[in-house]
Order: sequence, then C-alpha cells, then structure tokens
Amino acid sequence: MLDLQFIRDNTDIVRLALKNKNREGVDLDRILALAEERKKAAGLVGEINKKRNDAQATRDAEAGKRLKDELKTAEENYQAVEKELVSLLIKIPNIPSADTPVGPDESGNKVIREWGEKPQFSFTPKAHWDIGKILGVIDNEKAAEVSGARFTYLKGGLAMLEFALMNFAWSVLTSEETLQKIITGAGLSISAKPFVPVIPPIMMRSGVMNRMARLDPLDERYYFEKDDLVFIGSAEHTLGPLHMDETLREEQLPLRYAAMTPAFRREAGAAGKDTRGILRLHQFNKLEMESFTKPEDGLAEQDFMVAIQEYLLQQLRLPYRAVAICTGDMGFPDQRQIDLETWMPGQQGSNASEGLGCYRETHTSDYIGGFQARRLNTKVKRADGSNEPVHMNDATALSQRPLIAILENYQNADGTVTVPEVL
RNA sequence: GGAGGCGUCGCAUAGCGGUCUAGUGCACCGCCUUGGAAAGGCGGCAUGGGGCAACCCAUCGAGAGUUCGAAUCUCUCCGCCUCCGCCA
Repeated sequence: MLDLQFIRDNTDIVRLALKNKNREGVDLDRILALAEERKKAAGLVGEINKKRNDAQATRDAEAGKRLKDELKTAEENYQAVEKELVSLLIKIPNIPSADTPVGPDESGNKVIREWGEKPQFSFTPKAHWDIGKILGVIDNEKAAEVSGARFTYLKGGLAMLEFALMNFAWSVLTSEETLQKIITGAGLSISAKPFVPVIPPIMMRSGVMNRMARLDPLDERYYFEKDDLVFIGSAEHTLGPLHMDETLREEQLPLRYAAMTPAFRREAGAAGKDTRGILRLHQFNKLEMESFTKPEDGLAEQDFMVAIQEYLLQQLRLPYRAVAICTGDMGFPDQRQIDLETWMPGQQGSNASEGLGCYRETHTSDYIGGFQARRLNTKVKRADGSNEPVHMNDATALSQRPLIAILENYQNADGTVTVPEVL
C-alpha cells in the first residue's frame, strides 16, 4: 500500500504508474474524494467525542445518551468511508523505479547483461525431460497418477543434486567472507551481514498474506477455507511478516533471512504452457532471500541480491542474462524487478526459427520499498525519533529450475550428466 | 481434544466502574555533578489522526455489548502459559 499523503502530493506520478502497470481501472479521483471525506468524518467523530467527554465529566446523563447515539451514526459513517477507501487503496500498485523500462508486457523487458559461453555440443542436445527419463530421475507419469499434472518425483542422483545445490547456496549466504567478496566485486558499499537460516511455516493466514500484497489473485493460491490457511507460493510470504507489527531500531538493520521451502502454485491461467519436464510445477523447492533495510539502502540491497544470484550461477558455470522487467510485466508490489534467465540448450524457445536453446527465468529479485511494510506495520525508528516503513527486498537464491539448466548444459552424448565442479 | 490462568506505553509490573490527561521500576537520551566514571539529582522518553499553534481526538490483544461513564463488568474471536489426553 502506498502512503496516502504521497498519493495526495504526487497524483501525477501515481496516475502514470497506474497506466504503466496496466491498472487504469483504479479510480484515483474516487480515492482522493474518499480521503477528504474520511478527514471530515474523523473530525466529526472527534468533535462528538469531545462533547461526550465533557458530558461525562459533569455526569450529564441526558446529554451522554444523546451524544452516544450521535457518535454511533458518525462512527458508522466513518467506518463505511474508511472501508471503501482502504479497499481502493490496496488496488494501487507500487510505483516503478526511475530505471524501470516502460512497456506493456514481456516484450518491454530489457536485457541489461549477459554472462557465460553457451556450450557447444557435438550432438543434438536433449531437453531435460528426455535426460530425466534416460537417467530415471524424473517421473512425471507416476506423479500424475498419484497427485495430478504438474507434479513430479525427482529421484536418485537428481534428488542428491538438488541437495548439493541448496547446500552450495547456504554456504554462500551464511559466509560473511564470501558475501564481502561479492559486495566488493559488485562495487557496492553495504553491510556483509550474513543471512539467518530459517525454517518457516509454509501455510499462513489469508489475512497476513493479504498484508504482504500477495494474496491476489487468490486463484493462484491453494486455499484451505475451513482453516483460513493458504499454502505459500514462496518462502518470501512467511519471511516477510517476520517483523509484522514491530518497530525495529536503525542499528538492527539490515536484517537478512533465507529459507528453503516448497512453493505451491496453482498455475491458474497457464493451462497448456510448459507442460513437459519440471519447469512449471504446482510444487517445487526454492531457497529464498528476504531482507529489511533502511529506506536509503533498499536499492543497493537489491543490487546485492542480484550480485549473489549471479555469483551462484557463475560458480555453477551456467550462462545467463540479467533482465530489467518492464512496468507492464513486473509484480504488483514491486518498485524494481530484475530477473535472471539461464541458458537452457536442450529446449525450443518460443521462436522456433532461432533454433534449439533458449533463456528461461530462473531467478527473480523484487525491490518492494516500503510498500509491504506499510501494511505489515514493520517500521524503523530513525535517529531523529521518527518512524517510517522499512524497505524490503526478496529474491531467489536457487530453485529447482537451475537443476534443469545443469541437466541440459552439462549433458553428455550418452545421456549422462557431469556434475558441476563447485558441487 | 478437556480443564484452568493470562494478554497494560521497549522490558517488568501496578491498576479491578469516574480521582487514568494509565502509576512505578529497569533500559535508553539530555543536562547538572566529576580529571573521567559510577552513584545521585533534574528533565525527556508509545502510536495514529486533526490543527499554524496552544491543544484536541483515538488506542490498555481485536471486535461487539452493559453504563451518563469501561484498562476495570459481559460475550465472541485471536494469541500466550500451565496441567491432562493423544501424538511425529
């Protein structure tokens, strides 16, 4: 949620953001009108309360009764205005950063860096689903019988490879020395405080997920109505509220956490897309980073997280490119979104004329600013005594998708796969 | 699942129908004192909203109710603790 005062003072910026983020349906004028109305309604409630307090001081029972009724009416009016205002306010997306490309959809994304040499094969490289079948390490058929489409069994060496991958990521995220090296390499000057490993809940109250601005679209979530619990779509969802309703001290920041959890996604609206292999599943494991920083450190923190992601892929010798996600394609609460796409030589991209091989998204990083913190009520007390929302970042460390990249980039002619040296 | 207890301004606590504009201790900040410190003294120290300001309003886990009046009484919900049962 944006700050109401910010919306009032920067109507043009908000209107532009609505347009660029494809949310022109949000009635900004109505919001501004409601904000005025709420101010008036609150004034009236305060006035009646004052009179009521005076009546109580003089034990004026008659006036007290009358004012109680007046207060009830005024409060009901205030509640109605407040409710409509908040319901509209939470529909305004976050404002894209200045360096975010403007664009309607995926087509507006900009590649900002490329790294690595694409492997050359003396044979036609296979897609990971074929390699998985040859090696007997991916079994979607049985998973479909047991759980349905978009589930998988990862077995044997591939399961071990995933553990190795996650261990590798943990070794980086918990090492101050390695993090300092990454920070220096990226030309940043921020704290090298390591990430605190966390095993978080993977179900959460729908109300809290809503405060994270991640409940919508509910259709994308697995929701247990009876218990009002939602399966998380990312560890971010339960790491983000770790300091809900708290005021942090400046010297505590940055606070960095990481968690490996299953992530659950219904993939509503993706019917028929990426149905082969393990690229798009209802359940997959992911190691996620989350951090809380002072507002002025938020953007650099995202650069840091991207640098970690790139370090991980570079250590794995996997070619990738970094992509600045444009306004129309970025997440609702995002101020700036940068994705890494890793080279997958065995797959056919959407453009068949380009031949075999394509880049697929393996990493995302979201700079959220104070957008989530405002609704989560996670604040930082500044040196001057004032309070303001902390800035938050979340980003993928490693997920199951890099497994695909390893299978396809490290494949041999006989269908075997070489394990990356760092693992 | 059963029984009982408890949620108060960072922490610990007082308050049990109007004197609460919520007291006290600790922690923290400033000043006095000191060569410097400790101790001591004085002052400050929650959040949100409104107002140029003095100041006003709201908030004692959340919501509803009783009452002229609720931190205090009643109900519902949420959370925590103790005991019992079941259990990876």
